[in-house]
Amino acid sequence: MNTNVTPLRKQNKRRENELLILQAAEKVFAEAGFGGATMQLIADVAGLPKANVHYYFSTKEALYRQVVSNIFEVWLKAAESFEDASGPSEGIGAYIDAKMEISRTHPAGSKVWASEVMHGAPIIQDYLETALVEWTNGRISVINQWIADGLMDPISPRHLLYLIWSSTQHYADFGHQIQTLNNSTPLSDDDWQEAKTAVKRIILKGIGVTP
Amino acid sequence: MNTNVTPLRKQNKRRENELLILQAAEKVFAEAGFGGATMQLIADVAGLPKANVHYYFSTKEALYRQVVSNIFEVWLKAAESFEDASGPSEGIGAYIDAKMEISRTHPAGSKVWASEVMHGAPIIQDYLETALVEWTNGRISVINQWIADGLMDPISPRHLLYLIWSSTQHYADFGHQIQTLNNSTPLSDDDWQEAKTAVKRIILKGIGVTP
DNA sequence: GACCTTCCTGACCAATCGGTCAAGAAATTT
DNA sequence: AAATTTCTTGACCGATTGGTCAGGAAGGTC
Repeated sequence: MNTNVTPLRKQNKRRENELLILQAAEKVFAEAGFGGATMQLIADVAGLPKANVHYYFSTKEALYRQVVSNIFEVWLKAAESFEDASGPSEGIGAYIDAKMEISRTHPAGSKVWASEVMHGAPIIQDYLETALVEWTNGRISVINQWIADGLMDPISPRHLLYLIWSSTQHYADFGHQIQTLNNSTPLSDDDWQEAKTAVKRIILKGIGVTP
Repeated sequence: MNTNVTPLRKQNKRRENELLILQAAEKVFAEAGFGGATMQLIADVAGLPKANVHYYFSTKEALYRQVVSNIFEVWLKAAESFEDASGPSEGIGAYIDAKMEISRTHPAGSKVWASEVMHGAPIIQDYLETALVEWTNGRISVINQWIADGLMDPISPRHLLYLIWSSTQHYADFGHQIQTLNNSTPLSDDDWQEAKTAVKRIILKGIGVTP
């Protein structure tokens, strides 16, 4: 279903179709996992013949890799809230907010990432070992400085990060379970607000930070 | 690899082989997901011909269902720590301990469960709607009573439970990522102790409970 | 030892998978 | 408008999949 409102011609055709396929692929990979996803289904969701998908992405793995790579970008960008913060209340609070927002607006991406890591990260192990390790160590330094400055309790920064990641991503990865426990109804705006507030309140108070 | 130390004959042969297959299946499903797992691989891991696996479990889905069902049992059993507690410090503390222990000793099961829920729980939706809803509502009542008794802060019990689930299961589901961030080394006993302590400390303090 | 039930397994099958390819349609360049 | 490049697609392929089945082995009962 291509919306030919502005038929950006020529060069942009490639980008247009690649985007179409990537969006379809993210959705299908999230719903079925790498093994369960089929190129045929991705093509159907994208509204293209399968052979056309293969024209843009030679293999299933190449397509998958691009999807995971894009997710990782979004993931890292959300972390910038951490950087410009004056202290843990602002920094960690904003980070939790940002990650909750991603879980709400980008649940498929979160699921693909979770699925990939859960299965041993066979495709993107290099991302983990380089970019993620680097980012994590940087954040640990910041938190340790906050602790040294007496701005928060002496919590293990590493496990604090895991707690933030897990609690926020849970609302995306286990969204189906949460919805089932919510009378099989999607979370409302108020529900999301309550979730955000609860997570932030518990974690911030839990590490000895007063807002 | 059948250890024929005590060749329990006849009737127990069925149980023996079913257990062998279920263990292999849990491992393979955890590593590859439902779609990625193959009956051939499960059979190989179990050390049996594929046709023999099909003798005990007629379809892949039936086998998978049994695996998830077993996990759910373990999962519910860990929750008994909640019941006999006198207050949130003991109850929630013990529950976190129990769930962390499961993440450590039963990571494959946790992954299968996570994978199933993440993909929309196509096989075990009925479990979610009945047993899980029931269990959750019961726990929410207990927590609300604790709040009414002034034993903890007025936190949304629902989101507190999600926080406990996510933070503890994270150590199983994202174990590979955690290991990569731990110099690609499995967590030591001390690491696990530190994780347990950190999670418990942050959550208990975060909800206004003093140990 | 004849009979019956349970268990075991190699060989096989239809369906589906990821991926290929040739032939042509569209779009750009010359 | 010819030539060239890029895009599109139905038909097809070998490999693998979940699942079947017939025929035999093993164990228990009478």
